[in-house]
Amino acid sequence: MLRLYDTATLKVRPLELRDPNRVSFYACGLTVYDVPHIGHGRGWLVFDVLRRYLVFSGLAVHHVSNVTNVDDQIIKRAAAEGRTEPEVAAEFEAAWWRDSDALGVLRPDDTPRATDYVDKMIDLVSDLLARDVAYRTSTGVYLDVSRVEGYGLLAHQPLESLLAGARVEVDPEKRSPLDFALWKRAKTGEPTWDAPFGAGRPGWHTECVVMSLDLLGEGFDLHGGGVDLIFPHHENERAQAIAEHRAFARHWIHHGWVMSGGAKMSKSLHNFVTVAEMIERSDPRSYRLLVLRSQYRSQIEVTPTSVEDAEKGLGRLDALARRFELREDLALGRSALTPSVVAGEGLVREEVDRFCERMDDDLDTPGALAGIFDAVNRANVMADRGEEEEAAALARTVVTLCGVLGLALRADEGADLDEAVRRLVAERDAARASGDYGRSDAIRSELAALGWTLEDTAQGTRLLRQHTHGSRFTRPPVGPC
RNA sequence: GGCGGCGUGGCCGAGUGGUUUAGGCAGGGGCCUGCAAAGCCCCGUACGGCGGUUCGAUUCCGCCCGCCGCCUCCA
Repeated sequence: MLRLYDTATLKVRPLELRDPNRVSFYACGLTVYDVPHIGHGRGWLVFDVLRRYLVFSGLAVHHVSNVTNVDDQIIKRAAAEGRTEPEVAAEFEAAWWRDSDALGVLRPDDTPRATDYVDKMIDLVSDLLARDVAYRTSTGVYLDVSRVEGYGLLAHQPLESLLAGARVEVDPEKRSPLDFALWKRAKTGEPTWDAPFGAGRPGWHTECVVMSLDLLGEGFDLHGGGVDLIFPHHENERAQAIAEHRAFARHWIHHGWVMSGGAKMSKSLHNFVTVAEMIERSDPRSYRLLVLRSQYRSQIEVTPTSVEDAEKGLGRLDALARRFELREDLALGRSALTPSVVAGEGLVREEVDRFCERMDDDLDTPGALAGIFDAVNRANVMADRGEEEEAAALARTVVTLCGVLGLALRADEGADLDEAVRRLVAERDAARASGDYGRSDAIRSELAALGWTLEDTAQGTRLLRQHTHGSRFTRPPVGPC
């Protein structure tokens, strides 16, 4: 059974499910006011792998991720560009799906938009007012955090020390600087909704409580996001649920930052690389491999070198698929993640067990990958020795386990071979057969210029598309642009 | 000020109280190959500093140094 670090207890503990066969998982999504950067990408990849692994373990997963499409930043951008808020939101929501698709991330089962839940949010705010845990001021409705049992659970700080460190600007109408807006009173020119407590728009922390409980129900299993969301966002979501006496997430998962030049990647520091830039410069699978080479809770530094490193590693995996010509297995590996392999015996069984053991330990993807690379080596050794069957079984296992990690290996590029390339290969084969190596090498250079690498093997000539252009990752992801 | 985390061989990155080791990349040597590519074999002997516990610590404890994050919108 999967054991995960739980932010609420600061310990790795078994993921105890509400329903033993089904995982309900809510991951905070994006505020759609700009294009996603590779920090967002890391979050998608981490949760994508979590999800694929749960499915591989035989569990059904209900994955929800929200779209925050009403927010200060969106309003600001729309105003600056003379567009409407829905236009801005739609543009960047589309960018989200485009980029996450390109990274091979499975889409969530539900992607609720905040604006579709305003009525339910109004109900919640009304109820919190009725319970007297919220109060009105001239600027909106606030939750009185002093009325919430155990506020500070996720921050791991008592109310007093949170107050001591608070850097929030002082609002004399608020009872405490920590009280947060459930509802922001309407300002001219901003999107507003009518409500019994005054026209306005919802505060950010309210949408996620409402949507998670609505779609996943009380006491859902797992709630996650980046570490920055622990406080105040998740703390405040939880506060509202507690104030309502409704059971909230059973387990909390948070992933670490992507760093750049030793600092957290962020819009304000201008040290970010967008997902689009990343996948334009290198095989999108490289970034996935790069991310998985570190444990999800640690900070990772992304540099041109680390990207190249990952590209090389990926090349090694693809080479295995090529050597064993596992095209059909590859196709299978993408869709059928469940345990046909698990039923295997001997070597295969050991390999899968080792993989699962590591993944069960708080998603130790670096360890799981070490096992995979080790299997790559052993498969090659066996094949060199002529133990074809065992070698192939192991290689297939590698392909399947990579599939669980969302890494679709490639045996070749047969599909995009055009006629000219085919002819050059045939011509070169003929030249080699007749011992005309000068001609043969000239053709190889020609193909290289077209982006193809050749492998002469006993089974014939293999072509390999060059995906490695880490060197083109030239803009240092450091410092102001 | 409070809280959380980190410091491992050229780089990235796991792990562990003591026999033999993560793994990847890079580098050197060799095998294979017409030459390559892919693959294989061999080579580095590392755990921030100072103390302590211990027969023995990189791994446990304390202190120190350095780094990062959160406490504000943020993945």
